[in-house]
Amino acid sequence: MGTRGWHECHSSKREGRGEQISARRREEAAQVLALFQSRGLQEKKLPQRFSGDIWDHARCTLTRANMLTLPFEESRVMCEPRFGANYPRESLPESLEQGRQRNPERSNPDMREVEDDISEREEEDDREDDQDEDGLPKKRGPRKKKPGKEQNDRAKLRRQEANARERSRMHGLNAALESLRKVVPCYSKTQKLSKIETLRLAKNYIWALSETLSAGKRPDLLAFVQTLCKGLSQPTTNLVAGCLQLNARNFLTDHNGEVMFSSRSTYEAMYPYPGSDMSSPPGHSGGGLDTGAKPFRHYGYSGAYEPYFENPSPESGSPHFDGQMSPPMNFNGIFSLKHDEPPEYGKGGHYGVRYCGAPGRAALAHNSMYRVSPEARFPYDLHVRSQSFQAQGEVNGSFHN
DNA sequence: TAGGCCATCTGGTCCT
DNA sequence: AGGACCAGATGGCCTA
Repeated sequence: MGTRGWHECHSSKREGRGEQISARRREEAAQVLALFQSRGLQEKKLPQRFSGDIWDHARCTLTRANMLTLPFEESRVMCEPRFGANYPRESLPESLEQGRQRNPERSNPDMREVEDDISEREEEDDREDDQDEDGLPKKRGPRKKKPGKEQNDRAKLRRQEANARERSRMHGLNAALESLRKVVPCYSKTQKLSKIETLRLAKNYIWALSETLSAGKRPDLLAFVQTLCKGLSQPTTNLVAGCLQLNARNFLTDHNGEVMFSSRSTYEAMYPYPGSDMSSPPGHSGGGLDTGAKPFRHYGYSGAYEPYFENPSPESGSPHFDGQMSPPMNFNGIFSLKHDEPPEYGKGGHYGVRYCGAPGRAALAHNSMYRVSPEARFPYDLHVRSQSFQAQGEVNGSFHN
């Protein structure tokens, strides 16, 4: 780890010997501070790995001086982020020792040299600081014991446990992401969407479904897919288009990666948003996931039109829900996540764009109500259910399958 | 070979 | 004190 040596070198402990710093050393620290400032260098810009006598000298001296012994006002400059105050103030030899244990073959010879130098001076200071100006032994508080082998082993063990927990946590996160991959309209076991693309596509999907629900009309399929692909990378756009058996040439991608269509967005035409960009999912001004996205509109469930789609992925065949996760629903303008619905919830419901040639297409052909305009020449049908939902629960159900 | 993506390790911070 | 969460660093793998 690149910054480790730097961090370790700059972690010093307030307790123990650090309290007694000689005036000479404090003065030395002030000189180094001045040196930094005279060079117009800020601690933030200090190189993580540096060599050279100036830096080594400064670094060692600052460490030895223990910034906390300075009045706060003076030491503030050193206590900015990543430079002292926010770091655990372990004594230098301890941290160095731990660092060596973690990384026995530290490659940076400069750092090793400096550390050795520091150690030598540390010993020297121990001797020097044993006596005060009158040569009398100084009174000291209880000296912090160096960690023994047992403590080091314990620290190691705890670190390993923390690593295992972190691994497990990340695995859980990845599992959740995998679940998400399976419910967005493009799922392939062979060509997985990247994490970021999965999140983007999911966001677009939610947005598109919300728009469909709020509009209470049949969605324009092309615009629906366009919305899905907003902000996605070109490869992912191609992948989604491929999953939907679309020809990616139907899309024009501008230099920002935004998916454009050659004519006015029919989606926009269908769902005019007064004062807002209907065709853009929130957070696409910059082409990525943005945290400052405009909030979802409050939609009222119209009840007049309830499209429900079937999983479009040719590979998956049918929507793959693991029964734990559910797409967000929009009831009376409130988005909610339902996690505990039974797997058979909404049995028989379909959502998604039915892939032509996929099993079951013929079965649904009879109730195919929506066909893409010939100009799009999409080889699939978008199926909508003929009957209206009777209750919100039914709406929910259709999305849960 | 550069760049993207990912897993893992690690230390810091916050919370219980 | 310990766990969860987070972000930086690093190295491996893959692909254009």
